[in-house]
Amino acid sequence: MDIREIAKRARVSTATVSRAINRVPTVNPQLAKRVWNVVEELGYYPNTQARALVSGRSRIFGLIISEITNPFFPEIVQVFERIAVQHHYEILLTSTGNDPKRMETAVRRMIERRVDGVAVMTFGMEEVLLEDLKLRKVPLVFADVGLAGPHVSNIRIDYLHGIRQAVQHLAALRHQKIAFVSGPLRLKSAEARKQAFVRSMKEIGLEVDKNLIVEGNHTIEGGIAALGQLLRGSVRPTAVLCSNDMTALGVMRKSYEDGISIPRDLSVIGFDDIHLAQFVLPALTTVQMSQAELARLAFDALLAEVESDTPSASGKEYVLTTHLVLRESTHLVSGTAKRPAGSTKN
Amino acid sequence: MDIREIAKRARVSTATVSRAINRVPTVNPQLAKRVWNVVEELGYYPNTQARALVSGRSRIFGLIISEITNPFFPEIVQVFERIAVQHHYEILLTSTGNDPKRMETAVRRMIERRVDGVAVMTFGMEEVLLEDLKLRKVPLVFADVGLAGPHVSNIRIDYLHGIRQAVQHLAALRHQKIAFVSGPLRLKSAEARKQAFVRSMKEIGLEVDKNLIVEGNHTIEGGIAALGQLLRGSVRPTAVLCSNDMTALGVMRKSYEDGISIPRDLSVIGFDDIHLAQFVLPALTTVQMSQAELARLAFDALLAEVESDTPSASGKEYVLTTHLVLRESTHLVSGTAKRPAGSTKN
DNA sequence: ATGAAAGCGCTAACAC
DNA sequence: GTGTTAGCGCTTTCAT
Repeated sequence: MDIREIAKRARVSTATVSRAINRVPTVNPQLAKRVWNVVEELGYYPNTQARALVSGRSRIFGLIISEITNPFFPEIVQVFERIAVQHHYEILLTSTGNDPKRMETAVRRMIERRVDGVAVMTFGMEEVLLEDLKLRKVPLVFADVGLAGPHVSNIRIDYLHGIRQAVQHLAALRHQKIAFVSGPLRLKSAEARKQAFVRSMKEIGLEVDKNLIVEGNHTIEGGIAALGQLLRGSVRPTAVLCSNDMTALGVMRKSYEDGISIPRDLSVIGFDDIHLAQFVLPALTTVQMSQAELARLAFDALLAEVESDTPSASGKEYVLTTHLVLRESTHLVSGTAKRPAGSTKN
Repeated sequence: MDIREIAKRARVSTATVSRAINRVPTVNPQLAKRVWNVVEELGYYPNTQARALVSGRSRIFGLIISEITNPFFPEIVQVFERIAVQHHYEILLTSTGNDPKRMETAVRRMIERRVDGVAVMTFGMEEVLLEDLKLRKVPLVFADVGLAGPHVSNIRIDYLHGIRQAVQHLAALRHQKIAFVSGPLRLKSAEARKQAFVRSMKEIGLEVDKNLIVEGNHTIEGGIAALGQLLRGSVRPTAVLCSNDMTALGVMRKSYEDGISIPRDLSVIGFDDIHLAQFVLPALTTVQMSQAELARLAFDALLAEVESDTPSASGKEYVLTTHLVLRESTHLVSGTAKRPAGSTKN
């Protein structure tokens, strides 16, 4: 069943069918009606591939994320998809696991399917691999990486704002031995969060102890390992700030295993504010970076670029800010004084 | 840059380019080499839409899931995607939130994009809405719903096996007041899990108290509400079996808020075994339903259907079994005896 | 083994 | 306002 079939049955030309379906205003309402009747009756749906072929627009946006099993990302995917569908776009999703190989594959897939734009939500992974896309002038939007340029927009994330709030919150609770568990430092975003931490500490005259900064990998397992490392160190932190919520969950888990009570013995702050954060035990105090807003900004940036007439419009720069949300996982450091000596395993 | 461009530069016809690219064995290696050189040099990627148009195959599989923000599903998506890419397929993902409206939209999108098959991982939601797909003879694979038929395969899930293990485990721990928090009962799978619970209880002569069966909605919030309802009831359960892990997390959260200690005061068992389950506090004992295996079965079923030559092959029936994995969230019921009266808020 | 050409389903000139 | 037709980029007969 194709457009010719519809044309025949509605006793009009294929051009008229096309116009009717695309709601071209000049078409006679009578005919349009006739066309739509046949369309409904036969359950006809235009072939998107044919449309794409002739129009040169696939109405597909690529969405590259780090890791779909990190709950931060599904929330992005969800709102990105919702908005995309509203605009009659589909999304080509790919989760790279921060693996350059898979990133390359992803780029190839995007090009083969002729996506109209790509949102790169990997927070700083190997933009070099995206050269191919740039070459083909595919509109791009990055979270948190590099500058905007021709066809490429950038969502700058204000890490400092939220992280400064977190550090000051901890300081207000009289913490001084504050540890930081970073993400994989080859990610620009992980490095940026760490810098924001260091700066926030120095601003208020708190010592930044190198031994209290350890590298995680944005997974629960990484958080567990990181706290293990911290606990083996000579100086024992009273608070831990984490580069993302999954890391914080790992820290919480490891504390539990070692009989360290949160927040009494150790304050923990996460980063991202995944939905789950409010339900863990204790509820996680964390720095929010709105997934919904991020997704919306990314989609809007792409759409703006696609619909812009001025061909060489250089992409825009957007800003997403972060802020602390207080819950149950932090506590006055003096609380440790109440802990009977030897109540933990080390 | 298109196939003609390649043909010109390699001094062959477009047909030869097409053959070379598709590795048709009869083509002269010399020419093939020449073609590939040009292809590499120019970074040429065939246009998938054009291919799809002429071949009648889009190499896209639809994947319909309930809720991408439920961690159970990202794990399915991840392996489904991985396998799909290996087979040069893309995936059209849609998360319906169990909303019939969005299910309808999803079906329309799938048809418009001419997907080669659809995996329906919604566990029992409104198959009626998929009639349109069936009509068009699009291969379908369901988890846990209905029978296999022409072009439709089914992955039957053996809920009873795992749930029986869970109930017997609880019984062995001397629990008798065992509550069950179901999923939304309009989902066939939720109903099936509940039935498996009831049957498992009866099998071993345990009383099934209607007041101890409450309906949740497979979310954390639902779990919180469900335990609230249970706690308000006249008979107090010593163990709760949940229809999925998110519900169990809600039950754990609510227990925490009300000062009920898990597992000492209340044993909790989940269902699904999401990755997170092993890391929550305490680690969740749960019934595993392998996401990886489910995704693989679904993909294989679709692929088998697509590649089958016999046009009216009636789909196959697959089975996925479930089993209990023991962790930290259950305890001997006698533990409650040690709980000082009034140590909880009610 | 290779090439010429038809045609997949649709849109957009262009002609009327 | 509507119809005729070329052509989007590719695959695949059908000749040679």
